[in-house]
Amino acid sequence: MQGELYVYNTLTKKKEKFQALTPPFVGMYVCGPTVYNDVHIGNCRTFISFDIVFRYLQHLGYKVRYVRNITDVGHLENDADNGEDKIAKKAKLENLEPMEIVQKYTNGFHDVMKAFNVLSPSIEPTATAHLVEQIETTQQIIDKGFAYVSNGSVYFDVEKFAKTNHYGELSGRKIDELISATRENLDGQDDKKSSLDFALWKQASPEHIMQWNSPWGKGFPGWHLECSVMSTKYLGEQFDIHGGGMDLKFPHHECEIAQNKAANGKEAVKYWLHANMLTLNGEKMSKSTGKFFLPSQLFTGESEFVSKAYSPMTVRFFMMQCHYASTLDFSDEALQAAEKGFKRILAATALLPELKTSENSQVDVTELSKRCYDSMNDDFNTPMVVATLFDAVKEINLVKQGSKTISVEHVAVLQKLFNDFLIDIMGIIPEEEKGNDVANGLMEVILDLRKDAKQNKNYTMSDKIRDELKALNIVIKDTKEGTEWTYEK
RNA sequence: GGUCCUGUGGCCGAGCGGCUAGGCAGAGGUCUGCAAAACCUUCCACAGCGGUUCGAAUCCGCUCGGGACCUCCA
Repeated sequence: MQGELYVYNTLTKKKEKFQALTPPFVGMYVCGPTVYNDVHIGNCRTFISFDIVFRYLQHLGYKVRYVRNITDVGHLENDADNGEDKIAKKAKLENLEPMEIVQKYTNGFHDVMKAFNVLSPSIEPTATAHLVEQIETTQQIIDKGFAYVSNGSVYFDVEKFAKTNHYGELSGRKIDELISATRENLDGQDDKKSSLDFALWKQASPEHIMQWNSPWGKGFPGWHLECSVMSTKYLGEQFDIHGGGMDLKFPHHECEIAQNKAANGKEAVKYWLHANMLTLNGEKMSKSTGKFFLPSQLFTGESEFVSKAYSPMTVRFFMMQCHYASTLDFSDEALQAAEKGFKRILAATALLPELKTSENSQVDVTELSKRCYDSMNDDFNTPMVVATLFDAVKEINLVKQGSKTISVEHVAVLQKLFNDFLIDIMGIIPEEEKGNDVANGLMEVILDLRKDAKQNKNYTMSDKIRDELKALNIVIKDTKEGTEWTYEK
């Protein structure tokens, strides 16, 4: 039933059959956030995408060690020698200790992840907790001859590395073109032999507040290094999956590949997976351009981009309707459409336990299950899973209105289908919006009064009750079985 | 400028050689006191021009849009 999983490997640009290096174990590393300010919805998309990968691999029975780092040092504003560390800069700005910044935004990140029902990774290492390892790896790369010390900093020698290795393989870049393209702008990079070179270790100026001792003097690690070091430490020199946002392909992931290869001579990663960008009016959401918005703005509806509040699960469902490797455009209209569809799915699943069953079943539940697995196996194609779930919704409704029959066994299969794919794999928890006991009791009284009014053909009264409840966001539906009510925000 | 991705109906978004994607919106209908919901039916597509093929949204070429990366970004 489950079939074979195929994943699109951005290194080979092909869909490949997924074969774990050492089954049933899978090692997966995903580049986490730099915690110098709030994560935006675009950031969230990447982590939700890899949450699906994590969940599905586990569903298939793999024992996954999922490492997702927190970058808390070394991420510079730009590549120049005087480039400021993002966290140090923010610390100055907010007048806080750098580690306070780190803590503050790490907490915020975790809160958002929790709201989106993103599972915690197995290990969430930070760069500052792995300085010793980063210094060791830097030394290792120097010893292998692929890095050089210059004025208290250590740089990776890209051109030398490229003579014996394929630098640019992941991002499709050619070393000669890179050299000629960047030769002109060498401003402020005097310590480097080539502008292509990147820092493994950076000398800290005296006023720099984040600095540590090293064999090369006081400094701090380069951004790319932490991922190489921590993935190696927790997943070994070779592991199965490395993920991250598309925008990290170059230079970050390219540098990671080079570092790993230089340090231990091995290709570390078997499958590279890249999640695509979330766009806003067709353009990439980005912290640096200010074109983004925050999850909290979405949940409260306080943004010029949205007309109302959307729940975290609605947003997650919205993202499931698009493949992770395609860009997804964010708009109020699209969110509204997703919200309506999502409610329809929830309404149908709620009907499931109370469906009238028969001996014969006219619902092809095997086909529905198969389609869900086939879709997930085809590079985690959640939009196709969602489409299949909507087909299941249609079947449920047909049974409900008596146009089709279903057996007890098949109801159980459908129940499992929604549990597996909607809840476990896509991570969407049905949001119960049931009132408390008092509210339920009150509603019972009110609906009873309305029922009396209707029986007496006092429609003025029954409509008044309905209209006034509507004004309180309570929606009433008269069905054959009686009157239902829901509270809608 | 270089490298790469992309252009699907009113909107979002799958499909990637032949078979209805799906959701939302629109129209008609069934049901209903009326609504709502649900279901049924229906409308609206593959940027343009060539080529390959028995057959192309799907492959190839060109043209025209849009975007990403080449500085920091998930």
